[in-house]
Amino acid sequence: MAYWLFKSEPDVFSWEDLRKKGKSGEEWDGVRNYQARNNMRAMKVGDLGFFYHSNEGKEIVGICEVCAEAHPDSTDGTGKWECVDIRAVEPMPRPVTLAEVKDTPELKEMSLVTSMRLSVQPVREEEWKLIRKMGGMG
DNA sequence: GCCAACGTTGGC
DNA sequence: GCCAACGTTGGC
Repeated sequence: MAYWLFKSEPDVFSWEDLRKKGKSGEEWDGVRNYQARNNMRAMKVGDLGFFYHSNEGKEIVGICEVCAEAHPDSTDGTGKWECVDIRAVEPMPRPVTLAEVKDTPELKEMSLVTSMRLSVQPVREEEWKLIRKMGGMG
């Protein structure tokens, strides 16, 4: 079981949009970055991820689950790009903001801080547990 | 809206 | 294969 973080601009596709998609989830298409693609290739069904709102909010708002492993991106004509499908699992009782992450010494090494522009990032288990706690989850 | 960071492209 | 130019992302 691995943990990940998915970034999205809420204007374009928000946590609420993902929730509305229900159990079948949504194809995480449009990613055109090799590192992000490689992260998606490494994902397994059942892996969990944080859902982060960039630009507006700048906070982790919910937890999602990988529900289909990497497959060709249907919005790509070159055959180079792949994506997974994700679905919403549960919202964070209290969203964890980027400012809080930056203020937390244990999270200094997080990709969210060190590789700010990467849109699909790995999350360490310790980071996962701590942020869940900060977000008011047991 | 600005701009720093960083990934990608293309000329050599 | 190097590196300058360019485009994009995303925090502020």
